[in-house]
Amino acid sequence: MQTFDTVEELHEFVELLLHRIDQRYTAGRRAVVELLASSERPLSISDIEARVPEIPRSSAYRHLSDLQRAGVVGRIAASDEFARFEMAEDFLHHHHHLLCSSCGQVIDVTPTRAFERTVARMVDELTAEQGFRATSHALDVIGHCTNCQH
Amino acid sequence: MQTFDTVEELHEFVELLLHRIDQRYTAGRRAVVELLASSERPLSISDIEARVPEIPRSSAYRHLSDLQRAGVVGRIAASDEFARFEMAEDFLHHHHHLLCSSCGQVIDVTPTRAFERTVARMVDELTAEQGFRATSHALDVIGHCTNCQH
DNA sequence: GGTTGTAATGAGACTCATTCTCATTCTATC
DNA sequence: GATAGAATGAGAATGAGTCTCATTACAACC
Repeated sequence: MQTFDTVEELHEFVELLLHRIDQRYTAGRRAVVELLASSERPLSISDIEARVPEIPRSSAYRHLSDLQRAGVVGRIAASDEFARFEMAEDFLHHHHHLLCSSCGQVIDVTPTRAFERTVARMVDELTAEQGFRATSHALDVIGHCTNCQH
Repeated sequence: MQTFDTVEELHEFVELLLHRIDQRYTAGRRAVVELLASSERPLSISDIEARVPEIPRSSAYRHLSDLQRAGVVGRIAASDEFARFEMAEDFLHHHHHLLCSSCGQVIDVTPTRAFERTVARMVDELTAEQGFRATSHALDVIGHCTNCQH
């Protein structure tokens, strides 16, 4: 995992990752990265549009998919119909998601070290006999967030 | 979890669940249930269309969503853009998914009892401090299936 | 075994998140 | 600052999934 003391260090690393796939780090992409990096939770396209209205929808989608190709951003399928975007795990603590099935909100939760050791062991156990080669895992908890427990 | 000695017992239980939400168990719905119940893995709409071509797309979607409302069928978001459908957990052993990021295939894996006890404990741990009320969880392992490890 | 009210179905139109196109604008490099 | 290639914006196109509505099946009653 990467940690950054300043926003500039973050941008430098993003730029490196983009350069690796022959992409420039332009103002629009910067704006998207800055928004995602400063957000507590994964954002949908309309979240992004609301907070950075000067970026058109089609560009936002393209930026997100370029950043995803570069390994800067990750896309997650929530329980509603909208995709959410967040910084890739290299930029964040490894974490899991709580999906609210009432409002669609996605909440990040960071597991303890011990927790993750257990998950890793369990993933091995699950994949071993299938000859499946795991690259990552996602533990999603579905339920109702505080606001949605009437 | 329910277990069924005969297909008829399965159909009876499905019928009960549909009746609870004032729905009939018609031939089209039966065909969808029979297909899903006999499938090793979650199916996409095009899988379903390929195997039961006499059911039109719009009806298949409606059957699936009615069956989902009744608690007979579950919908899962795979790593590609297509939703997959499988029998709800009441009809299957509780299980998790291996998602192949090359071909999109979804493989079911059944965890051991001990495994699930651990997951349950971990889910509690994750949700406790958020005031989140968990109703279910999904542990997805992303990677490459045997066929896709060039 | 006909009638009648209601639910389910099929065909196709529609929606809307996402992707594509292409003309224009930016940017790196000389 | 000229040039070539890359990035962008606006809007068109795509396509999974949903909705509509006319038709068909079904259950309950006579």
